[in-house]
Amino acid sequence: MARYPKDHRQQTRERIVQAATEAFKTEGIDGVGIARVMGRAGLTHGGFYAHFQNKDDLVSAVLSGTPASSMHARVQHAREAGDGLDGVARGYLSRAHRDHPESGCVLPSLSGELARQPEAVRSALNVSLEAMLAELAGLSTAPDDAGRRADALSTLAGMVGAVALSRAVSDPSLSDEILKATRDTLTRRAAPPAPDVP
Amino acid sequence: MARYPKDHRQQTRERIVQAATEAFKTEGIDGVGIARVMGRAGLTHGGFYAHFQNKDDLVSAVLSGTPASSMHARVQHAREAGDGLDGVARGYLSRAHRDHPESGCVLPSLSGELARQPEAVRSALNVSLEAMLAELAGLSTAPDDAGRRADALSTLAGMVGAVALSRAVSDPSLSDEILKATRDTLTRRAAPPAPDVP
DNA sequence: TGTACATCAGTGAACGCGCGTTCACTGATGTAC
DNA sequence: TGTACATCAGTGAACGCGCGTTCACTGATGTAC
Repeated sequence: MARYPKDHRQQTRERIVQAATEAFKTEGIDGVGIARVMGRAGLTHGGFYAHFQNKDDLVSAVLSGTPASSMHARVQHAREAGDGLDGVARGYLSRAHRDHPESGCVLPSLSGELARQPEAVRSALNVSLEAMLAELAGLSTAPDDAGRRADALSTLAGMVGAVALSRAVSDPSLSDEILKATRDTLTRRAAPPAPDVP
Repeated sequence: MARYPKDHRQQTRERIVQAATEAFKTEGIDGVGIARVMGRAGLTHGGFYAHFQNKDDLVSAVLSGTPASSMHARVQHAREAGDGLDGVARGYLSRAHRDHPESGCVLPSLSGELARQPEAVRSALNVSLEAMLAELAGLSTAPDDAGRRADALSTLAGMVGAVALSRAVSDPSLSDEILKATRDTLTRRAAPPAPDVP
């Protein structure tokens, strides 16, 4: 019965999800058709419905997969450098991230569009977002759980807004300025006990 | 030659821009066709090209118009209440704003999509964004121009990210939490000289 | 070993639809003489 | 005053296109006997 290796089907599915994730982040969900996604995965459009119920189902799969793991990578990286939330903010608010949405976080690219998705899609986002927040909260130096969570929430909001705006604007110096101002604010906020001289 | 009052044409144009602004904010630029916009303005689709070169031209007009004036209204309101940037943040990060994108700021709804627009559209955004930043910087209590501008930039980033995320998520309590945590952080940051006891 | 059949991932033609855009037109209002 | 014509905002049929989705199919690989 196994004319293909038994994980072949799942590997194909993952290839499609991966292709969709990159395409959606660069061109938007509405901006990429099933045929384009399948083409990027080395297939033709007809086979899509053997793997997913419909396009919404694919979007849910995209949201369940990468967002949390991409944040995990950033957090890992900051931890290894001995940094806290400020380290994540520096990486997230970099030109490299701004200029490469295809390998970056889904949120700056898609949050606008996600607000208009059906409930099934948005609830996949809830779960991923909670995972991302847990990652970030683990790096916060706030004294209690509530403080760490609030720290994670407001840091994420600042990062997402800054990258989204820095990509929307066409003036490169304004774009850089948005990243820098937010980076400075977030790293000052999260940095080791501020050497404030009163 | 003036079968219509001489500002008739411009009034119609403004009616179209207004209809498009509301529709784009709720359903996205890709999500609303010319026919729908014209329908909301009480016209049929064919007349569109008497007012605009193409859809991009309409998007530019939308960006040139409302964004700055909507921020102006918030700033005005905060000023009247004797508030600073924290007052703007409270209004911007409210449930009312989250739940009514059609009458709110363009940025949380559209920044993702704007990043994929042609240069002509995005440069209209540059101008509007600078106007919004000037409004916000005027409320900052930072000691110098650079500080006020950085304040405006990072405050705007936090507000835009938080509203975008709060709309994307489907869990209402998570959504509220995002707004609250960002509101607390931004109002603490912008509040009168922090009563820090070293 | 050889033949008939089952499985199933992937193919590609076809569907109905809404999109952005074009264009010949309508019809109300003005001007020319 | 009356008729012919110009103006022009708005109409609606038509275009080619890409979309999401369906479905009869192909063809490679396995099993049954």
